[in-house]
Amino acid sequence: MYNGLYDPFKIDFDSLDELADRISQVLECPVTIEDSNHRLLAYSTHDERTDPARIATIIGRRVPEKVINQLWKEGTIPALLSTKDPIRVNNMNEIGLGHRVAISIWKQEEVLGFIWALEINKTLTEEDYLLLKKAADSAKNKLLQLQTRKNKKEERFQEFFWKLLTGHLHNREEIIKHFHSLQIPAASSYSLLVFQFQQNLTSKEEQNISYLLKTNQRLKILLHTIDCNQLILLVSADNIQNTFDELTKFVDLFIYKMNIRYGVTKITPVFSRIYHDYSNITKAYNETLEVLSIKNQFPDETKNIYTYQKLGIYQFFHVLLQKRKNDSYESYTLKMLGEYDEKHNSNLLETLDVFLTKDTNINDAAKELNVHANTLNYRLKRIAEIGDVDFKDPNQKMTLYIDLKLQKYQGI
Amino acid sequence: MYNGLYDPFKIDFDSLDELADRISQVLECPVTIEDSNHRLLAYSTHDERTDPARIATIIGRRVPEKVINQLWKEGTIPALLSTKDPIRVNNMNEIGLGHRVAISIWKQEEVLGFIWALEINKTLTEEDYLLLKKAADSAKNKLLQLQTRKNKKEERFQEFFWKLLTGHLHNREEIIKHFHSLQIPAASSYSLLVFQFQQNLTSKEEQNISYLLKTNQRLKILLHTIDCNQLILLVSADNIQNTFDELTKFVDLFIYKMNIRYGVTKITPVFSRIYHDYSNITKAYNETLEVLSIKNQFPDETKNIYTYQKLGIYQFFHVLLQKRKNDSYESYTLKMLGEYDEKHNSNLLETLDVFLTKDTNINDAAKELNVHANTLNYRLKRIAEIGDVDFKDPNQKMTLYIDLKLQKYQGI
DNA sequence: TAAGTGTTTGTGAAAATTCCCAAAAGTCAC
DNA sequence: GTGACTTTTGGGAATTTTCACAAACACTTA
Repeated sequence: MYNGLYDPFKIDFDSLDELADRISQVLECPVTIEDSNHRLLAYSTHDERTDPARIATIIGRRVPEKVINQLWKEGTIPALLSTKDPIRVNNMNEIGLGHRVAISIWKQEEVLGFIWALEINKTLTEEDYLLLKKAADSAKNKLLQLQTRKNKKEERFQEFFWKLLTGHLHNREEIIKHFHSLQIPAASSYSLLVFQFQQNLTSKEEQNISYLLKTNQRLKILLHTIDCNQLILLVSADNIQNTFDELTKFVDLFIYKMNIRYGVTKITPVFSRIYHDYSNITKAYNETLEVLSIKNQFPDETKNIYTYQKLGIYQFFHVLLQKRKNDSYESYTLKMLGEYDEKHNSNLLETLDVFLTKDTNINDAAKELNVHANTLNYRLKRIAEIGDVDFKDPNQKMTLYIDLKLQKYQGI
Repeated sequence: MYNGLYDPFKIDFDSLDELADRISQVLECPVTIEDSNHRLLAYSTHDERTDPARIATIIGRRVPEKVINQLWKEGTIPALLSTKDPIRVNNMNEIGLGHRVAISIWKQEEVLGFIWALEINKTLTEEDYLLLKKAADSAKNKLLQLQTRKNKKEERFQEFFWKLLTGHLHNREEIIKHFHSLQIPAASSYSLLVFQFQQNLTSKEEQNISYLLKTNQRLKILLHTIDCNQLILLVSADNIQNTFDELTKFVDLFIYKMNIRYGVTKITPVFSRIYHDYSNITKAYNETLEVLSIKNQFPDETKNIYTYQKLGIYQFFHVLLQKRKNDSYESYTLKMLGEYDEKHNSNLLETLDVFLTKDTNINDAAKELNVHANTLNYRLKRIAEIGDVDFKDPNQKMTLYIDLKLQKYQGI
């Protein structure tokens, strides 16, 4: 039998597949090796016994997203990321996962990948655990080689993406050629996504993000890069029926996972409309940046808005402010209400704002303001008197709404 | 006794007052002479008997407006303007008018003024009527002299006003000096009014307008002029509490009278805000022209709006259209609804327009559309489905409203 | 301190709106 | 024409909104 000193993996393997077979042979069970993003790197073939999760992984060349999600929720992956010891996972029939043991492959403080051993006929012993640790150590070098190769490719991706974003590549065919040479399937329609974070992203966060993006199977992410506190994605929109909904779901999920898994909050997402021509990518980028800029100015009002189309009235914010300043216009109503508030320590302006924002629904607005509906009614009557407002006139209401929002962010 | 051949007024009078006294002497009753705008020109003094209307006329140096209005309604003035014969007016106690006889003074086909003879103790005979006609003839020359003097003054007014409007006079003190030299009381605050007519104004219409303005006693009109189909007024805003309301009443009344008295309809009125500095008069003029321009583009929507302040959202029309074109933006909702309308011969777009214009009031909108309220409800449900609209979201509603109006006048 | 004004909240009745259902009419493809 | 579908209309119940009134409280001014 093997002991702590003897290492059956201390040979030079030509490929990871060879190592996988060797581990499988030693431990007498099927083995798969994944990279840190749960992409399949190698799997043993000596043994035909397996389970549905493993089949799906091999077929798709990656671990299915629902399996990853489950392993996160249930604590396996967090455990693998925090210890160098093997972790046991029990049956999870709902996702087709049989008993297995996993171990992470480390390079200093970084996880490079995972080895999975399925316990089909046999339950691994403490001794097997030791062997697994040695196997992981042995896999390390092969993974490092892969990673440096990947990093070089990554650099070329980055350069290409930034050339696209900044409009340094005009010619359509040239762009397509670039896609091909980087072996990215050039989608015929795409959207640009930007996530704005609170602070500039650390390399640790970059890794986490990269992990989330790689393990995502909802959308095809063609390119991604990071710029200070912004994560920028180029996403394929091909073969998606309801692109808007899909993108919305994706960003919501991304934000949710960043929070749940890594505790990162306050991420502002935006995405462009669907473009078909890659020479428009700068336009798409500017579109997302404009939406971000407006969302930064009206965070509350545009909380649930991710696209330019949905900004509605806030699309006009800049030109409206410009016009108002040119005209040196002052809303009579807001002036009068402001003076009244000042004088009587009241808050008619806020009342009006909430009332209009709540679509002139008295109950909703009263709830928001924490007052009785009759109180709100009374205030509205006063507002109508003091500010000479007719709440039956949509033009007046719209103008007030706009002027209120303008005033709010005019720095007055 | 006098006969048809003898003319007691065939003497040279130094002044109209002398003529008035002479008529009074011959007819044995108090006499007043007015110009065509009912401004007092002369009155007899030999006789002290009189009635309240005459006293008021003499004190105010013009016939009170309510008397003029009554004489129009009751037919006296229209009669005087259509015949050269004397007209009898019976007692009208409610306006303090006793029995009297009036005759108009003619120069060819134009009325220059009126002579009024009060029947205090005596009723005028047919013979007296003949004498009155001779008196009117005699007054003609004196009135003509006055008129040419007035015309010259009028020309100086016109020139001054146009210099002001076009910004040829910058210096404030210089402007005030001009006002003084033309003997116009320079008000410390003013508004500029413009009435736009359907067609270019004929000289007959100009006369009518001039008459209406001169007989108006509601507002002090400092200057007025006509430019093609526009009547432009400079109005004093001094000593008026509620200027906006007063100006509104004035324009409504003016339009009403132009219709009732002269059958002129389709007059579009606008007026500027209150300015205090006469060097801003060009600004005021441009303001009115901009309002006119927008009113011409949105006649229905701005039917009851006369000022820039009240234009509300329509103030932004131009910049919004510009922005939409720059963005080459297309509203998803309007596009979908338009396609549906096209395909199914329906009118969801119109439905939506009316619904939003009627402040999302189902009953009002249904009435306007001549459909049952439930029909409208059904259509709104369809609109929400087809166009992906949430009628609880004020931002969406405002954006739709704006895009609808923009589309309407974009020539699409 | 008292009177007066402005504000908030509760109550309940009147008015309106929303909503559901069913019938009828119109439209379209086959 | 037939059948499936959409659209319009009406009735009436359920629900919500509106409105008037009263009591209580805060704040100001004489």
